[in-house]
Amino acid sequence: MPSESRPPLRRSPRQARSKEMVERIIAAGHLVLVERGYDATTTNHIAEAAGISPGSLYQYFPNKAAILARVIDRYSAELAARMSRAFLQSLSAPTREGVRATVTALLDAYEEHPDLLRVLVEQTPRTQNSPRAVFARRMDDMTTAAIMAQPGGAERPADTVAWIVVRAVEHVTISYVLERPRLDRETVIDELTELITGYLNQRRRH
Amino acid sequence: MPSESRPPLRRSPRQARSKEMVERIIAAGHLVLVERGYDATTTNHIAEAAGISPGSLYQYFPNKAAILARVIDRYSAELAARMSRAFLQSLSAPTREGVRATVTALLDAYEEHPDLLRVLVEQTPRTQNSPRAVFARRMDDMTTAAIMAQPGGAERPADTVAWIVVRAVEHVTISYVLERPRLDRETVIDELTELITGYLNQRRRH
Amino acid sequence: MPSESRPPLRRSPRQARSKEMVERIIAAGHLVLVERGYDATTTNHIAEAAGISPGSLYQYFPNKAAILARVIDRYSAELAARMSRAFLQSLSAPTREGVRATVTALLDAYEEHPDLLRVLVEQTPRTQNSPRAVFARRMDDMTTAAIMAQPGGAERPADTVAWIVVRAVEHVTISYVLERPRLDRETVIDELTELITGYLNQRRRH
Amino acid sequence: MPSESRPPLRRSPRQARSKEMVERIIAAGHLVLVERGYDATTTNHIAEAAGISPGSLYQYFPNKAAILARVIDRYSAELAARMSRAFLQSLSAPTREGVRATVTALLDAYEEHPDLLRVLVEQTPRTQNSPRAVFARRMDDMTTAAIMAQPGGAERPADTVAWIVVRAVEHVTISYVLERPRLDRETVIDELTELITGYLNQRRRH
DNA sequence: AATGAATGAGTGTTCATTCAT
DNA sequence: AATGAATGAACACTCATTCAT
Repeated sequence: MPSESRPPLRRSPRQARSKEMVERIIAAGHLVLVERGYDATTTNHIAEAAGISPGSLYQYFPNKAAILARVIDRYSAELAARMSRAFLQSLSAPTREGVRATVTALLDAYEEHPDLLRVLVEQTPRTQNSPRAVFARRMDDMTTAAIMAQPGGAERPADTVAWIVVRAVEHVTISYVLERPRLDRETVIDELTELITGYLNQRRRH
Repeated sequence: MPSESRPPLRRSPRQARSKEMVERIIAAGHLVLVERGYDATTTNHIAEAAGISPGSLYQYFPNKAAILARVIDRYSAELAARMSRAFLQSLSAPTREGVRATVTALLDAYEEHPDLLRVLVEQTPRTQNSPRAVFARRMDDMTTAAIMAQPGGAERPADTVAWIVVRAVEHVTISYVLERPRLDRETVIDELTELITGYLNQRRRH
Repeated sequence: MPSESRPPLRRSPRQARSKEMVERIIAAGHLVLVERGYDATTTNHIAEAAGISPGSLYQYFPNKAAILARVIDRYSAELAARMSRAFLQSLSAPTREGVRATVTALLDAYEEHPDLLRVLVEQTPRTQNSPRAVFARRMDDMTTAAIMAQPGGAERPADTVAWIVVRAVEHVTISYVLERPRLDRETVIDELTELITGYLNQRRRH
Repeated sequence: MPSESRPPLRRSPRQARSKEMVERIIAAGHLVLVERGYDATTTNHIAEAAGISPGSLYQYFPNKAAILARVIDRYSAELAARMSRAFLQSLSAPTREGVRATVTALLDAYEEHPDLLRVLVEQTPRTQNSPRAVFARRMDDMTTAAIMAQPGGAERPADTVAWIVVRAVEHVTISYVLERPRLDRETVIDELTELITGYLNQRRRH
């Protein structure tokens, strides 16, 4: 411990410390959440995993739900960021390749943290503004944009088509990651690509 | 039913009473589950909703989990039965009409109890033998059979195709019921029919 | 079932039936008490073991404690009766042989139902009028009489001597039955006989 | 004690507080145990008697049984310590005086907490390693040693003699404390001394 | 007399949250 | 800011007893 107490140099270090603490708590929450599940996760467990006292938790979060919400939110945000990049990259590719790339990106993203995905899918209520709903809506938007960017994409109500496509792909990929069926990863990607392109082409033919 | 021994005669009303009681508890469990969610549901709440004492619950069920499991199981069983009938009826129709009828049946089934569907989807862990997983597997089987019954259906690995189709349709319909998007019911059915038939036809073309 | 309902011939059969029921309940109580211990014994267990309904228990006993009290009482009474006979028989014998015979009789009596003895000793409060205290007092009386019947027995306060002797012998024999130490039965009897006769003789010498 | 590190300094008061709390809970447990008996003692009663909340109990003890076990264990340990000292002191005295001193010490010890003694004797099962059985075995050992220390003490199997003596004296003294018979304390001590010395002398004469 | 379903107060225990230090 | 002991309402579940049948 150097010179005793340097008077308020700037708030920066304090804020940095605070941010660091929040990070630590979220990381601990992630850990415990994944190991014990939503309900079995207690604030004491989180505090212990974070190496702080239960009381300190409440300096940074108003209650237990807020901690776990942040864990989930952060995960959702990461998923969204990844998918945002993926869409951007695939936008220039022809339909089939673009679809394939996007589906692959989603599968990759989900496979990063299957355990958190499970908690997100199975143990968090999906209200209007739940992270999962928000993520889905962002996917809707990006998919709508991608459809409209394709030649002939605007013929049909792109938002409806996107809504269908997003939910179909979301659940097939999630099921693949969580159910671990006896299917090749490649096969799943192939089939999903078929499913989507078949749908999009057929629509265009109408 | 012969008349020989009184015990059966005696037990009959008793069994009826008992069955009635079990029904009442399941109904109360359903009610509370839907109103408060899985974790906030307490045995005392269920007892109160059933108009009985907490102790009586334990005459019919070994513990809280068993009560809620019965509520969920019964709901899943009903869904499965409905879908079983729907598949049977649509088997004779041409592909597009069959798909449409089945999708409609699934939507109908889900719309019967959206609140229970929400609990089932959002609050029950989806393990290997969870009701939801079991239901999905039954859908897989029925869909596989339906695909193979179509002319040219056996060309491709029907179980893989079925696995994809079931999860895609399952989630789109569930999302429609739970998210209540601004979409016509008819539109959703139309689009889903397109999605599936497009997929099936494209596959056959390969 | 013969002639329908013979009007009150006499109360005898009814009383006999009632007594039989009481017996059955006591026997069931004994069984359960010994198998599960005092606290783990429930009225439902007793009723089941007796082959009757829990409600019927209350036709014959006011509450659970009364049932178990009767089980214990009956056992104590049996012990007392055995010891009464033993004392009578040994009264004519010379001191050493009389003591030995009585000690042996007590050991025999305790070894008849070691499980009930354990419950009696370890799980029933020993109040002023508990069966165990009552039994001890009867033993006091019989021992006092035996001492006074011996030549020179009246020299000392026989009741005090009896009080000491009874408690010493009671506990050594009970400990032998319940603790099962690595000691010959014969050795225990020999030593107890020594203990008592040594005491009685020494007293007389004073 | 140097000043180098604060943790020990800090922890000291914490540990003291914790120890104090444990003491308070044990004291409360003692109180309630003695007033209500083992089974009627509830954790809530103990908490109330200790002036703390039920939850706090579990910061210091894993469950109810552990609390009461500590009450009993502590009492047994105290008894054992007292008797250990008594034996040591009486070892040098001639037999009669030694016996008398030891018997007196035991009576003193039991009379310190007659109410706890009652619970220990009447409401705790006496299994192989119950506090009471452990105490008895320690008394066996000390008595065996005392016998062998006397001239001519090794002539007979000292452990058998000790086993008999310990149980005889244990129960006579306990009965005196719990039954409160109309006997002088001095008389009981005199008679017990007679009983034991008579036995020991007679043995030696064989 | 007999039943056994129903009762409900009471149990041991947990854990999100608070607050004196 | 940080602590962690303390809180206490709430939980799932039990069982001696009652009473409508």
